[in-house]
Amino acid sequence: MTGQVRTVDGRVAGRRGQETRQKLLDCLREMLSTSPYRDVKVIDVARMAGTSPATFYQYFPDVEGAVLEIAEEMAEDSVGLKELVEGKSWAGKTGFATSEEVVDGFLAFWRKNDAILRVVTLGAAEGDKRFFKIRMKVLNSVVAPLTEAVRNNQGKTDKTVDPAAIAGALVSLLASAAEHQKAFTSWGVKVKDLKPNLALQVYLGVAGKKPPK
Amino acid sequence: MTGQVRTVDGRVAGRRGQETRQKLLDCLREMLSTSPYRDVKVIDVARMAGTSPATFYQYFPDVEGAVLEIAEEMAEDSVGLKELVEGKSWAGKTGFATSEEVVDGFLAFWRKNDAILRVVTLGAAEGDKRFFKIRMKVLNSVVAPLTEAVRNNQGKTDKTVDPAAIAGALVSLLASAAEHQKAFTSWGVKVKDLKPNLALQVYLGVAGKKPPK
DNA sequence: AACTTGTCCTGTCATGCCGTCAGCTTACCG
DNA sequence: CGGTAAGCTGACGGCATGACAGGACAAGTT
Repeated sequence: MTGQVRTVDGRVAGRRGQETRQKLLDCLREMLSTSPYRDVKVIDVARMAGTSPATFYQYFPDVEGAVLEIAEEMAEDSVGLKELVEGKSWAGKTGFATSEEVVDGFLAFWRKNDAILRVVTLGAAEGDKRFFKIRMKVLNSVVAPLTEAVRNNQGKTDKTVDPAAIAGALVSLLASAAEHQKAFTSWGVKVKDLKPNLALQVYLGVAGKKPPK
Repeated sequence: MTGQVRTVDGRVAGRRGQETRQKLLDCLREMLSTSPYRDVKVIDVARMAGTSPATFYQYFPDVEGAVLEIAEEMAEDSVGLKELVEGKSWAGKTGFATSEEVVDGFLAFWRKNDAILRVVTLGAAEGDKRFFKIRMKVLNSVVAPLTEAVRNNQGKTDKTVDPAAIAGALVSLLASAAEHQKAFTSWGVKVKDLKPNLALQVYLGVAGKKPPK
């Protein structure tokens, strides 16, 4: 399927090698969530994994290369987010419940992977195609089905709105809110109130009208 | 006012020193917009400025310290964004025009400072208080007056919406759209269509109803 | 013009991380 | 038990960091 795991110099990795490799990835993950990306050093990751820097370079070209690995794994996970939207009803109260579940699921996913997503977001913003692609995969798992939902609801009544633009904007908003939740609390929005408010925005965007009380 | 400019070791900088300092900041700015943040090195900045690394360390503790300087300057600039919203009308067609101007002005500002804002965004997401504060200053210059606008329009008719949450969400969306404009084009949203769509969202959020055709 | 003073810059150095390689150790297999 | 490939690391040259002391420079003083 994905081909064999290979070292930088072309050897195929066996059981033990894969374990080491994985340990390095795990430690890098940990490292990313505790120190600024700029300060993550190969030597620290290696030390934490109880191995030497030379070993790190056997499996990854550099820190960025290893980060991409982690990011790709996460992007693979993200396809599960599709199910938050696909085949769900947007009518009346059920619709609002759908909206709440989308917000909840998306925020939870982002929170769980916040460290790696920060780096992906940075890389994408800096114009790195590999990171951009990964970020799109994550966002698309929600944007794609959500675009359909918009098209099937308010989209057909109002020709002036672009379903893709609406869906994209909503998911961008969710991503931003997840990454910078503290900003909202600093604006006086209670943590408990954030999700309902986001859910409201999503419902409004999809259904084109206020939810039933 | 802001006190005298001082070197790291406490000397006050004179005319020549300030020039060198400024040149270093300019080169750092340039550097940030051409290479990934992680790869920006003191030695490169110094070389570009036609001076030595030691000189850089006379004026800044490290790269981050210099970046903060640039960011603070930009945050100072950002207060001008207030005028995009303050005292503007949100009624009917004029209201939609206001909305368009907000979007336009905000995107232009972000675009102009995108390199430094990327780093600020990263720092804030990583939990660095200094970057967080700077980011809030920039966003607040729009969020604060926009919150008022929301309160004065749809806020008074519908008690369930939190004006701060709406305004914060809208500005978060604008920031996200500015930083990742390419994502929208990849969703099939034409560059020309992005601004009108964002303006629509802003108008909807503030006025609570669709704009007049 | 020589001197003084304080600013400004850089050569140099110790330290530490990067990235590579040769070579040693370990595991597996016939 | 010997061969073979995988796995790991010590060691090394190279480069960035960050500190310091001393030299260059500008501007005023005598």
